Amino acid sequence: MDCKKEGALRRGPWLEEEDARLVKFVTLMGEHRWDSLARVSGLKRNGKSCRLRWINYLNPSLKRGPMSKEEEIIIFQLHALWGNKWSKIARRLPGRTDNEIKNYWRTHLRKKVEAQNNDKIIDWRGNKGEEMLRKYKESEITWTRTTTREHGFEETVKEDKQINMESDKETNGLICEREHFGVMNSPYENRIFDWIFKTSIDQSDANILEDHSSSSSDNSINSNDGSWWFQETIDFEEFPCSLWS
DNA sequence: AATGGCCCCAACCGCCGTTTC
DNA sequence: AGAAACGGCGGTTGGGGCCAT
Repeated sequence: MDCKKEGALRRGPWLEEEDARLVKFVTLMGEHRWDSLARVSGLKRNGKSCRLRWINYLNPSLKRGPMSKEEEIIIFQLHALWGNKWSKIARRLPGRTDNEIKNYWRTHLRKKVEAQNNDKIIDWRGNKGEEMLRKYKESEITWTRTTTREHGFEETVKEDKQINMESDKETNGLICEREHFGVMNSPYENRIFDWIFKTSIDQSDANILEDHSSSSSDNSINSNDGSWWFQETIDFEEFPCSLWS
């Protein structure tokens, strides 16, 4: 691609000088037009690489250090709801990037989920593992109870999770159940389900779970259950999670 | 001390949607 | 309206560090 034309483009780990130069030019030019920024700055990197370096490493708003228990819980639960929607999950966690969350999930949480499921991935297609679901539900409720009020969603979380857990088997259909087992969707499946979701629901605050049901005609989850989890806010800064303040 | 295996994470890749011209 | 450029996303990889043997 660009590399062919600009054979001197660097790859691999960033040097300190490159970081310093990138920070300088992002400060000057802002966080957009990455290709031109890369060109103007004289960095031998493509725009994408610059953007990624900034977003995942240099951005001063990034939080450093290990994930807190609370963050872990949030990731765990949001992943159970949304699957591998890392950027979406990242928007709920200030100072954390999608890449970081993705890595964290792969190296930490996934193991926990699998361990919880008796060290085996459940074949959701075979629709087995009733007892696994029950176990997961139990542990899920425990998790929600540890969520602190500090985040401002303790009560709703607890209620919603219970409501959803009770109803997911019959209302949520395969995708939710699979995700609760920690089983990934393929990108194609995700897109198809996203599409179905978008076309079947015209309000952004619709409940995410009900659309996955093939028989969701009238057994949808109560719309006034206050399930903020399922409401993808347009602007995440509006999200009343105090982690962002 | 050497080394092989595993873990972690930064960086890259390919695809797709959006914006710009 | 359509092509090109840009930006964002999720998946994957490579290499450094750690640890057990």
